[in-house]
Amino acid sequence: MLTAIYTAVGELVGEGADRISFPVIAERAGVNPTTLYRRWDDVNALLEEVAVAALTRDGESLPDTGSLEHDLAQWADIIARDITRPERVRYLRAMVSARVDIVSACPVTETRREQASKMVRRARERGEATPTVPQILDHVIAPLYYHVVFALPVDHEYARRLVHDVLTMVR
Amino acid sequence: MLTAIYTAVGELVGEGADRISFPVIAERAGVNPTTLYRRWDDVNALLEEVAVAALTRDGESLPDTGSLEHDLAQWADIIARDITRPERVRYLRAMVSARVDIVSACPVTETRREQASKMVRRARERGEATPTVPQILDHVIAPLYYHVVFALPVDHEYARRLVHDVLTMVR
DNA sequence: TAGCTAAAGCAAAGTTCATTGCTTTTTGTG
DNA sequence: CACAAAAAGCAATGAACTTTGCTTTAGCTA
Repeated sequence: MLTAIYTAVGELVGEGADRISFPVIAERAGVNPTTLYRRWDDVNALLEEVAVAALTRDGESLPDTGSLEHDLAQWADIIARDITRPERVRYLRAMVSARVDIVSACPVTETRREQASKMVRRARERGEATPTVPQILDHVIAPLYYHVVFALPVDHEYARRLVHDVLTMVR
Repeated sequence: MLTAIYTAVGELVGEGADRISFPVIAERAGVNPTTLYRRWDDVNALLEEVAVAALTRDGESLPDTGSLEHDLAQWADIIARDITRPERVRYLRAMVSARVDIVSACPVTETRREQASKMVRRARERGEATPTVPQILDHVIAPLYYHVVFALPVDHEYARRLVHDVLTMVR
């Protein structure tokens, strides 16, 4: 039931369907539209629910190359490739247009913060000088996501440049 | 005519109207819905047009303090205060959800790029070492907008920190 | 199992949206 | 001024969305 609905939403978002409404989702999921109308306030609410589930599921293993520079480079590249996938873009946009209060406990940012923390901690234990975790979030993560949601180009070179920049902040 | 439409959209967005459709906008503007349907492809297109007009209208005079550090600090602060206003946030969100196609360049970013270019040029003419314009966009503008659209906190201190960070990139 | 409760389905009705052909008004120019 | 082109209004039509009351099914407990 709920799985079928999530799957339907995922498929529609993935296909880039121009029209994602309760009736459309319901038909795809093989359920009655009324069910959706009764459970969620509007389409965005459902969309965001699915988006959070999809965006926080980190199948990615965190890089551990032995140097923060390479860790960050690989990590930024993984993220860049991930969030530029069409369905990820749509999910991110859905999250943005969704309600403010729910997003504020932004699970996506939290995941990134934890990952950055882990890499920085390992680097410091190795005796490396590192930028701070907030710096990494502000100067690597933020520009990547900013580019995606505002439809600006994101590629390998860009991710690499951001990592290079943040590493110059090490004092 | 066109002014009335823009005004109507502005009011609706400002009020946080849950339902912004052509018929609704038309009624508010005192025009016929057909006019809207014929002129714009869909509501998002109109919404983005108004958003761009509102977001790029720079009544702000560009800081010119005699040092890039202070110019950037004031500039970042002006932007931070501006884009955290509720109606600005709504416009930004509207732009994000409207921007489905990767084709067009983001006018908001363009404005910021021009402003950054001007400040950097002046600084270089004074003989100051400066970060690059893309660096300023990536490490000051991007984090600010990212925080706004993902409902993360933005304040004076944050803007100041970003400017400080980007200035450490000067080689 | 019987019975109670919550969830899902069904169907009908109302509302809003979106499209289209045609008429009217405005605008700009010879 | 007059006329042609563009823009806006009007009205009718169909489609899609939303809501609602009621029925049916599923799940759970005594």
